[in-house]
Amino acid sequence: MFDKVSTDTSFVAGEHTVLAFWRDQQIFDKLRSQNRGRQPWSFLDGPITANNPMGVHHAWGRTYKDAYQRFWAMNGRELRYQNGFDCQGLWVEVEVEKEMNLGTKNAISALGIDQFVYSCKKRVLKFAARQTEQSVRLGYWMDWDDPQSLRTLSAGVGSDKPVTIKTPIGTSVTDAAEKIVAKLGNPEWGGSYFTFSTENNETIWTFLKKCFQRGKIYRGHDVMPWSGRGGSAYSQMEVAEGRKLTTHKSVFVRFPLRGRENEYLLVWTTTPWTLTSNVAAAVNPQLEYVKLQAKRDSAVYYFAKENLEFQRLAKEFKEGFGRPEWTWPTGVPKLKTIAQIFKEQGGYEVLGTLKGSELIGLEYNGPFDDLPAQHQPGGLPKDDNLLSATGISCHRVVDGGRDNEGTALVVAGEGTGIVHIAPGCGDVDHVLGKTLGLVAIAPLAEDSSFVEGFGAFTGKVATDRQTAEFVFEELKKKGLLVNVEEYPHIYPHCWRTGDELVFRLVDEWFIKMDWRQEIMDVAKTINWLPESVDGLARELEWLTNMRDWMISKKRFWGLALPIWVDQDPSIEWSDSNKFFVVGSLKELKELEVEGWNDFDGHTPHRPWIDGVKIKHPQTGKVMTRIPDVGNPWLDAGIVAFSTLGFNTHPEMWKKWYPADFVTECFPGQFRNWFYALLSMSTMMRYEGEADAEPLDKRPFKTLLGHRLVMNEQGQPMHKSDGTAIWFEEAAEQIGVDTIRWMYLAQNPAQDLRFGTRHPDKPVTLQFFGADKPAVQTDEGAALCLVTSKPADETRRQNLITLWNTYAFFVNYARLDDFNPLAEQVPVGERPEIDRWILSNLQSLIATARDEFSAYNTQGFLKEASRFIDDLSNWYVRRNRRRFWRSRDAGDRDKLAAYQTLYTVLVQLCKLLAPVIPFVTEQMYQNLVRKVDASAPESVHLCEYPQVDPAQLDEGLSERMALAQVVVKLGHGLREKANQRVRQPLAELRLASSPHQRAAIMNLVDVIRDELNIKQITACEDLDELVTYVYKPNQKSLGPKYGKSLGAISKALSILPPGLLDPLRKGVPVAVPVDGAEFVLTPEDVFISTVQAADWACADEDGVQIAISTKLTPELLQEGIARDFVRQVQQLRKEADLEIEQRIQILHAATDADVLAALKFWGDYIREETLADSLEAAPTVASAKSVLVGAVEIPLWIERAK
RNA sequence: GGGCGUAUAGCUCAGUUGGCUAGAGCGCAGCUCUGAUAAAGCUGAGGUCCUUGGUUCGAAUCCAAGUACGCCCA
Repeated sequence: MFDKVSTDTSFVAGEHTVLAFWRDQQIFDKLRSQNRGRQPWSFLDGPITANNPMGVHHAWGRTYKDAYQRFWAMNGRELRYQNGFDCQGLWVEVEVEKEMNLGTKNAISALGIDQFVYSCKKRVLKFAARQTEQSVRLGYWMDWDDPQSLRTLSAGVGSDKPVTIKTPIGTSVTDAAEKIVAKLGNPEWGGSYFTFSTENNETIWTFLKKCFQRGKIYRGHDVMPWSGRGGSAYSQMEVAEGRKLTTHKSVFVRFPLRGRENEYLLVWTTTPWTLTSNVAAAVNPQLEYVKLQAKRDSAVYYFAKENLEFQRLAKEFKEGFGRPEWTWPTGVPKLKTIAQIFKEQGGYEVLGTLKGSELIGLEYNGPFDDLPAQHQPGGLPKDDNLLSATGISCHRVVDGGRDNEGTALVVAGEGTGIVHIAPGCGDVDHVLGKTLGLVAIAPLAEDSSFVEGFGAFTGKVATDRQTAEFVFEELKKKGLLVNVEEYPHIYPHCWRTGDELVFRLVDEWFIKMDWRQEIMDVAKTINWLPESVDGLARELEWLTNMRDWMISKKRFWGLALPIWVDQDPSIEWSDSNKFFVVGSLKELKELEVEGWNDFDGHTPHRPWIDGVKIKHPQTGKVMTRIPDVGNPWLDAGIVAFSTLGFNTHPEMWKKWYPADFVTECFPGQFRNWFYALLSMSTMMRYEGEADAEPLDKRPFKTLLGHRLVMNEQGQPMHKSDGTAIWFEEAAEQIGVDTIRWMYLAQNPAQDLRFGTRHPDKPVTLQFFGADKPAVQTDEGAALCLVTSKPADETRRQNLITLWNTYAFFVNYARLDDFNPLAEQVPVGERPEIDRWILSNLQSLIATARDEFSAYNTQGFLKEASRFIDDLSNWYVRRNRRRFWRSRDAGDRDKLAAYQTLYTVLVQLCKLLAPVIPFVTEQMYQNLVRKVDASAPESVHLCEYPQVDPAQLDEGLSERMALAQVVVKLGHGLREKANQRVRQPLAELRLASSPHQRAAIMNLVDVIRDELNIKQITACEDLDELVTYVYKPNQKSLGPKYGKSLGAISKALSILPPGLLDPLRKGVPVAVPVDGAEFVLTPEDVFISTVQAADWACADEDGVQIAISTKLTPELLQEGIARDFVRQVQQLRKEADLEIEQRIQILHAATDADVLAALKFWGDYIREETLADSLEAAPTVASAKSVLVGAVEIPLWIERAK
């Protein structure tokens, strides 16, 4: 028999019980063996960065992953269940730097790259273990490594001492930790993949080799945002994170025009240090320029006319810089106009205007032409293609041109309309310089200091304030300084050190992306979800606009780029004969001439691989590996090959490629993971002339993106201000099932408002598997109160309602010894309401299957919520009496009710198992396993329900909906007539179409009961009780009569009564309007009732009802009896009696009407309240004064002996 | 600066190919119901469907311009 179910719903404790059950009974393993060898469903996991513990925001994507995997597993598919950890890259380096207190790149070199890399590996393994535990708590079923083994490995990295771990598949492995780590996630062991594995790195080599063979790898220069302290270039993403409002000294400077006495270009910049490397000056040919003479020294200046009086930063001065905290800095004066500057210097005179195009070609002298770097042929570093030019020889006015969207680069506004161009110091400058064949002069070393060739500047750091002052002094000496001012602006800073970034020319390695069309063709074969986001369009937009893929980074921890170069510095790196890409470790060993022995036994990482030298297979020259590491998106993008065994297990790869499904949080991923997957797959599958079809190159078939998790106010959650919610805090306070429901019901195209963390309210939590409650996370962060209205609502509306329905069923089934295995009452013989809920169940099953298959859990859960509500608040509510009836073995109606509710609950468990795996497991264990030992051991081992078409009856839903309309109208009428529901009323009359009438009369018991009305009468019409109003149906009349619609509407309201009555019988009526006649058919009008006489009436959906409001003495007496019963029940509830406990009722009523009612309805009262007696007695202290009818009486109960 | 998206009740959001008195949940007020419920039902208050113009018999919906916010790119 079922266990008793408490209605005290603490789901979190239940989740722990279920986790222990799954673990102890190895349910997940049983699921895997059950489906082994069946049709595969391939999921490819986007790796989570194993660098920190999971926050609550990570759980959204992981809930999708788990829910869809569980769904397909219940459909008998074989799955891989491989989680992925992203392990390499700057993210990890940054955390390790913090941990080890290493501020700069030099500090790392001093420590030793090997020690640093060990630390990175340790950290990754440590947090992989942590995230594994957190994921298990979420109910995320994956082929997890034992967290303890991962910790053992973490501790063992860096030592040769062998360690022993247990692999997920159950074998035991003993070796040096590093050697085990290198092989984690391989098919023989199982477990999560780690992007630092040798297999993953080597498969990227395979990819890069293919790129190399197609001539797509090159070494190039680019100007990148650079941090001097970090010694590294930053991506656009990283730059965006570090934008800050700051104040710089900006400068107006003049460039003397060659061959024009005392005439100058007026130039402005906020980065004075870049003037050292000026090469050209750009104008907009269409723009109008002014020729102006300063009175002080009669100098003539050229600059954009509009800028003369332009109020620079006027808007920012008033409104700030676009964020609340970015207000105009105090103490910084409002900026002057250029006119004002000249006025203050003695005044000016405008000599004339000219077009920018007239300036183009003019040559000038640069401000720092005395520096050796300006004289260097080919620029600095030397460009062998431009050896005939120097910085100085390039000094001329050029056309700034337009960007690829057609916007002019040089515009009037903040500056002077003449832009100083330093191709070695600016991104746009660099592109322009390339186009125009200008040399670049790159002044900065890795630490942002000036290199040799810059005279007194050499050694100075570009971002030092003194350097700017030095520039001003030098300019002043040369008579080129016009004005210096404080200039506030948003400037990129290093998000790690807070350093100001500079733009620095770096040499990096790139993949030429001129094969983007191939990738676009592949992107088009993919199903991008959710549709509303139009992921394909976003991806294509990126693919269209992206630049070549920069794959190198001058750091330590990451993919060792397999690029070997000749050591001869005279060699042009862009010549692909002069560098070589190695495609595998095997190839490396074959080409190796030096260093293999030191490398052997290590993973292909820095520093160990750095010493391996090779001989170029053609030239025979000795080559050294470049020290750069790879872009981490290579690591994540290769997983469709590396983790599926492309190089090692071809059969396995064929079985699982392409993945059926991937899902990831999408901001950013269109140019990160999605991009990397698509492009790498396109390259890997490239087959030359007879290239594969785009369809065969796709790495996955369907992609589901989702947005971000926000706090309750819709704002981002930050670790720094204590608003970011730790996973544990949410899991143990809100409950994982609730969280999962919330995530799966959310529209993935919209940010999810999760909840609020209260950093000032600490809590103590019991973690799963821990022996005692915790006050902080493993990392020592405080645990704080988390509240969430959306979660509370989700729990209340869905989980609690479901649970209480379940509790109701179980607790009555126990009293009645209901046996679910007994013979079933044929569904056809069950009452209409039973067939109704069973039919709705079939619809829900169909919806669940359709929506899960379409990767739209939101659509399923919307219907599931509605179903649970129908089940609880309509089916159970309307059928309670069938469960209460006293035991009678021959009561087939009662049996039908039990069987119906049982079926619904069990099926619902299975339907919802992928969504809320814990609650459904608890229910299933009690409902099914308790009574049927032969049933599958877990709800997750069951087959997903199939629709039984025989039970599907859509007509039933419509009929029930009609009954619900009648009930709703009835409740409304009672309210209007001021009659409480306990007061019985004599009659309800209803009129509607014969078809509807019949449907409603089928459910007459339900209606009578719910509305407490003695008699329900169906009538042809209610003409004697009401009058009718006719309103136009614009949707049907509009197309027919168009412009006359207004007149017809007006006419309808003033027609003589009765004229339109035939419409109610389905007969068309001709209506005269403005001399013309229009024929109206029944669907052209809406008919409603307005007036009632002695009855209350209402209508909706073509159903009219009227209820009699007249009360007879008999009805009043019955009302009193019902009140009395209700009050006794309330006392039972207050006394917390078991539902089967019998009682004695005592009262001290004196009112004659009450006494008469108690006498007449005595049997009924005792039966309803399980009372052995109903007696009058002198009142006692414990009696409660209750309202019965219109009078108060003292009432109390006692337990029956 | 360019591109994309969004704007509907106090809050969070639905609103199908343009058509009925613009809806739901939460919140608020009143009433009702309650031998599973932490529920539920009914009624009510609360709307410039961002603004302006256009197309149309008819616009929350389509078009144009503008405003605000968000994202992406520069």
